[in-house]
Amino acid sequence: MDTNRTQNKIPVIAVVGPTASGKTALAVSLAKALDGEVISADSMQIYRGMDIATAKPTPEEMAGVRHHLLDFVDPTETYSVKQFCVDAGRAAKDIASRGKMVIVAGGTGLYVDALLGGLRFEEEPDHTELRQTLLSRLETEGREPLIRELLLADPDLEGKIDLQNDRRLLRALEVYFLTGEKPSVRRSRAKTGESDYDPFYLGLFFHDRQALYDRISLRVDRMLEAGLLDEAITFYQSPSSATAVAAIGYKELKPYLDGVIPLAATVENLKTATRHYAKRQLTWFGRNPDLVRLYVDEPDARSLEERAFAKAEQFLLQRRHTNA
RNA sequence: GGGAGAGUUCCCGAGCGGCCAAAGGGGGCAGACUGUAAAUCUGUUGUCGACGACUUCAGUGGUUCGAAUCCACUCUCUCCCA
Repeated sequence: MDTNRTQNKIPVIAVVGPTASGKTALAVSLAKALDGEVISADSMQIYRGMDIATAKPTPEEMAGVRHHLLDFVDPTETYSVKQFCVDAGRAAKDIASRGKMVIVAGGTGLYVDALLGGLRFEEEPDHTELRQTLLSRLETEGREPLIRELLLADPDLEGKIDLQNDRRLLRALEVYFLTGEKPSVRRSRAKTGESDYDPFYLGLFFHDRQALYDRISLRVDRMLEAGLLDEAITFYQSPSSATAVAAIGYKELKPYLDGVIPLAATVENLKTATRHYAKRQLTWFGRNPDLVRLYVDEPDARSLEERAFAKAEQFLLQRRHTNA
């Protein structure tokens, strides 16, 4: 048993899964039972004012459990994985230092995995200006010249990134121009595999996809009842960052607010967009070999929390021993 | 009652004699994912004992070597005149 390996690491229970699967409630239950605090790993719940659309946990839902990384960024500001790792790392160490259990809960797979799976982000110059330049180059020159340029500078990148994906293409060029280093080299250096955490991944899944989709539909209806339209109107009254505008919930409603499409149709679009998102999350979390699946729609008399504990039992026992 | 037009694969929508199981989009399904990740991208989507076969383009019957595409009639829908 490699106790040495886990000894210095902070044990973390990660509650992941698609949107509307019940991560928030489960994380709170676990936190209460284990004397823990929750770190939200959600790229949108970080934003202030974006409450209904992001299904940000309410004070009632948090039930006295302390949550971190919620509601602390202004929608005019951009955010990134790198920033998340810094912020979440700080919170985790703070929680652990006070002898509490760290519970990471969220649907942003990249954030969770970057933090717990150990991706190291090195310092690099600001990219905003260069990104603009590259973006306009893409528009005027098209993708091909940029691909050629990138592969000329870094032939090893071929096959490593999706060159059809403009985001990835531009990012790679950005890294190259910003640091003067081959993106492929940087990438391999970032993937250390080493992290400060000893995670137990608990993934919420569904036997029946439709059950998830029904929950999504219901949740969207509730959001509308709770005043999503007003929140969207407010959102569009002031400028917001490139990351904040990506949130599902406002942009789908925009055509209705602009009077272009009837409400019912935009609501359907919103539900569809949410389903697509949920599917991507399922794909992302599903490939994690260390993840333990917890089926929300499992026919089981025990509550979700009870089953979660059963799954986490060994991990929790182990943790108790290492702490003793 | 008269006139004009339309019915295409889950949906929208191209096709208008062979290169059509049928463009494109949507949806579904699957996948990718290293500083925008609730974003972005990829594959797949009639059936089958599948490099071939079989059944599709409202229905029926024709024309033709050959039809989703042409003709006739039938049904349904839209619009215009009554």
